[in-house]
Amino acid sequence: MKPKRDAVDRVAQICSALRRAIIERALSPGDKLPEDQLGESFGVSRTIARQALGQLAAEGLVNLRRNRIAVVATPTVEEAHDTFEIRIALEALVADCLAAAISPEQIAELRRHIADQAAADPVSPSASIRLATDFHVLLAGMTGRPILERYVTEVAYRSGLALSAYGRPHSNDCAIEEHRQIVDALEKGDAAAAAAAMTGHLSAVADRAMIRAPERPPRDLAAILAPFVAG
Amino acid sequence: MKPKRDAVDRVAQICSALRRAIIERALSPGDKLPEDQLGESFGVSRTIARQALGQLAAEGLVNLRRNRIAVVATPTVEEAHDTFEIRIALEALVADCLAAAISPEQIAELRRHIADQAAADPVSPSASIRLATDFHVLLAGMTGRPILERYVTEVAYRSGLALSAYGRPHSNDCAIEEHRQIVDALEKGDAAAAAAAMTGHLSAVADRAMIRAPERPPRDLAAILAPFVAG
DNA sequence: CCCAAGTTTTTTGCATGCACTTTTCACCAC
DNA sequence: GTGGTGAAAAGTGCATGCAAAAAACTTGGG
Repeated sequence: MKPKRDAVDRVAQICSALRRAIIERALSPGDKLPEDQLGESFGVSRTIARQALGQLAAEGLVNLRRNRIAVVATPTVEEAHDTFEIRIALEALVADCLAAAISPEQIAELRRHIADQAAADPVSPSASIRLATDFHVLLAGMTGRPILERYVTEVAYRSGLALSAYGRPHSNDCAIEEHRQIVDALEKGDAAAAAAAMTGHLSAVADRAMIRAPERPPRDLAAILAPFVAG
Repeated sequence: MKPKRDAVDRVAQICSALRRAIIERALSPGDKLPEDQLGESFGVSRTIARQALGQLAAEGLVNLRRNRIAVVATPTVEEAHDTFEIRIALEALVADCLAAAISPEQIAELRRHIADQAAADPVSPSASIRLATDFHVLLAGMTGRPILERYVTEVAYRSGLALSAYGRPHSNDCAIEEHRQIVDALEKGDAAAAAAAMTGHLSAVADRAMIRAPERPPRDLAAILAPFVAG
């Protein structure tokens, strides 16, 4: 049985893996991403790795400079604030859209997701960070509006990177309670309350985070990427 | 002096050229974009053309299917509406941001741009379409917020493609008057009026365009061909 | 020990070649 | 003519090779 190699586009696979690695903070801003190491990790040639880097650069997750090794992007503080403001505008749209049309099944799915998040191991925060981001992506997907979902997803990953650069270690429980409030408002069909809960939540995340400056120990790229290759 | 060969990334150059061609309607939804023809046109290899197509696909301007020739994207009606709603939210942000901080020089630049647009040849609409889009990009750039500028630009090009798919031939003069109103409100520093003018303008553009049914009415081949038979 | 200049190694930028898939077309039976 | 079939053409998917730039390392002088 072939490992259905090219079932999905390999470039897209590498992009997803790297995005996950970035928001889970396995990769930090400034980490180098040499094309051949990337290719080796994922079992592809540099050509493919290079295309993936190009996509991620367009999404703002990677910095490319001519003849230089690609690095995980280091957003400026201004960019971080900008990202959050755009994110608030877009996710307010999501909340507004969903309050009118969300189904009980979707509410149940959201609550299940929040339960998963609450059950995540608080010691190794990577899972809970990912789940927190996925909650927003899940909401965006429920709108059934693919473009909106796309932009919300992109800006959510960008936010994750900004938090990785400027945030404190990630505090989970408060976010969970705020997620619950959003779902509650959606369940009542109260668009204004849902949008308010959403903007309040995102503002709080931004405020809680944007304080500290980071430090970085050196690390081994192949070892970092190993868990993500399978995806 | 060399024609500054690799001054800017060649992939980015090809992307810009194709984006312009698309919003100027030199390329229409469904038009084929074979890699080697593209490469020949721009004097690069397929490798580079391919990367450019990947970028444009990520921006929603091109459709890529495995082993198939790339084509200019054909947005669905839902996508078109979605695009405009997102655009309205983002450009309202722009208006709000600029009303507080715009300089007299910037106002002058905007008025100059509107004058250029008014002077554009109404017979060949490509220039006026491009200038109308550029007005919004120019506004976004004046915020000094690169991420916001990036998303507004992207969504503006997407809108252009949607209009190319569903819009009527492009009516210019009304847009110019609406652009003037936006600048007037910005000059007064009236954020609410500016945002209202902007959302009104974009809604009007969408409404003016999206009236026509996306599906083509069934046509009588003989009737269509009749004028050509005599030839 | 520290630093500068030269040299080797690493890494990117890009074109090209080969395998494979899709499309087109010629051909033939009906 | 019509429809089907197999070969040729066109096109994509991807790895690889080579040139050039950047980074790392060596060496010699102070």
